[in-house]
Amino acid sequence: MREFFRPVIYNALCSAGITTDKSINIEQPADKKFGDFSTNIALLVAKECRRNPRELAQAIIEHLLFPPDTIARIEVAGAGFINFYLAPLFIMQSVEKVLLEGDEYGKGSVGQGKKAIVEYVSANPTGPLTIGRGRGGVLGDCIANLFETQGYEVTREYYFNDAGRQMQILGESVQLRYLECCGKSVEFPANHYQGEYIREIAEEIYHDQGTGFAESTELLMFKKRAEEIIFASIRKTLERLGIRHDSFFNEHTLYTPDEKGMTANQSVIDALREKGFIAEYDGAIWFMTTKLGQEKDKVLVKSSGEPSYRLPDIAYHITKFERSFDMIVNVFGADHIDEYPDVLEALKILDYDTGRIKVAINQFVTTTVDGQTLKMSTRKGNADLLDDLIDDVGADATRLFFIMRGKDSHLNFDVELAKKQSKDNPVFYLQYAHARICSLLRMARQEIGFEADSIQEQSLLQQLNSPAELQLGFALLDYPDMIKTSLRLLEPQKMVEYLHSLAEVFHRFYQECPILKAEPDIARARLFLALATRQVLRNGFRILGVSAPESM
RNA sequence: GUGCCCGUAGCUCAAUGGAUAGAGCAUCAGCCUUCUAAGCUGAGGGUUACUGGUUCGAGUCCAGUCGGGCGCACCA
Repeated sequence: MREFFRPVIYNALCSAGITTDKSINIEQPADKKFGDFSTNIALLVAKECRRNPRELAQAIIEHLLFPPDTIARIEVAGAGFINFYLAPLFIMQSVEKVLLEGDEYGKGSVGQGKKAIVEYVSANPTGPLTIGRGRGGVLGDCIANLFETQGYEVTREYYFNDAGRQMQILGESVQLRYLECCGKSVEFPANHYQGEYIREIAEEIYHDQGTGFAESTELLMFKKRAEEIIFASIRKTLERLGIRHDSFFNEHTLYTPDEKGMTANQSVIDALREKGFIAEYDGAIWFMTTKLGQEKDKVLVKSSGEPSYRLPDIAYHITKFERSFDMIVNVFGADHIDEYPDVLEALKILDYDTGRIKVAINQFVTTTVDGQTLKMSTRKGNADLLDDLIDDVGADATRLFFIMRGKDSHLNFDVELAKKQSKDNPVFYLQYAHARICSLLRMARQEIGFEADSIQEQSLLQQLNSPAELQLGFALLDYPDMIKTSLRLLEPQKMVEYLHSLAEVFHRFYQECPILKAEPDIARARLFLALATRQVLRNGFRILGVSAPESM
């Protein structure tokens, strides 16, 4: 809708002889008495034109040329705002468009022919997914969905590492528990994985193998087995939330030589060396971030000869460029906040276009049960598990709660609230609106023989003009802009808020406007309005990955 | 100590630099012989942590102060 205004205003500026490099800003006033849309362009250019803003606004208005029957009223208000009021007919014609486009309504084409990669979850297979990971998972999934709505070809990627020290400790942890199963007494170090799941894996191995490995120092079998079991459990948990990845990228491939005997990691070092950003001292290889104003250099290759995580991370991102993605999105938790600036710096030095990279960082989650807050903890056995949460509140509530706050805010997950089957629970509020419409449509078919697909009758919508009807129509027309905003900010929360307000406006319409009892043409028109509302709810739910129940 | 995030109604949170800072919950008062009351209407509730600055205009941007969270390894 905003794109509807911009060219018209731009042309008016030209006609009025105003030249500016300021971008034309279209906003929705918080208060409807200031119009459906407004622009502050007169205020912005007043200074450089040395003219009074209101007078300038008046001059612009005189040159505005909108298509007929679209704008009902234009006025200058306040300090120099130009306010636009949409024509009721235009709003209702937009509702027809919703019905016409159906599942496609709200989609855009800026991403047509472009490739995007969204990397999210990326947990190493050292344990079951925690609640904190869940937030990033849902966030990433929704962001990927948003990109798809704009025509991007999206790859959902999971980056993981099954080598490294943590996996070593995992293997040892399982081995020790296994020895316990074999009846040996062992000392279990505090820095090993304490979780109950380790014991379960050990028991499984004991069940299959008996005491066959009791005397062996062989660690690989324990590691492999643990990895398999844990990865399967992670994928199962994600599946429960409707999260699936197209691609699993194993960090290990970056250590594997190509046909010329070169590893991706080594190429990064060579390239950085050529740019003069590599130093060698203390037996290690360093990325000279001190040249970039940082306090310390960063280790790329440890004195043991193993790369630190930073090096493969850079190499990994280079593969994203080499795989020719136009848009590169990384989703991760606040605990990795210090990680990506170095990667970006390195990529910049190597002349990659880091403008394509977007990073979405989500803050942590605390869960509250009965008003008590349980803090998420890391490697201890008491980490709260995503699976338990899903068991407790269901997949829909889990998904929606994770994204109903801004990603920069700490999330307070009220488990009691998420379980409630009442209006306090935002999940039910949204889904109820959908179910209510479904029920209404069922009733309409029965009582007055309403058929949803009788397209020739949809123009009946144009006779609707009460405030509640227009408010609902306007909300529907606003949907495509909401998707764009949500995507631009990488913030699915905007969609949640929008859908909540749409549900609210619908409930008001439902309350104020009798439908089945209205005279036949009005009844049909209102049913089409309800039908369009259901369509937008569905489209929005699909982006958020929340189900749309037919009845509740 | 330092980097990043946050501080808005009693609680949980909104507000692309715009007009009188908004929702939900909770509290109080109304609306079901009528399409799902899992709903709707209304009321009360605020020095946007604090102090300065930038400008036509600041909750929003900048500087500083105070509070909370997360990082700050030759772990990932």
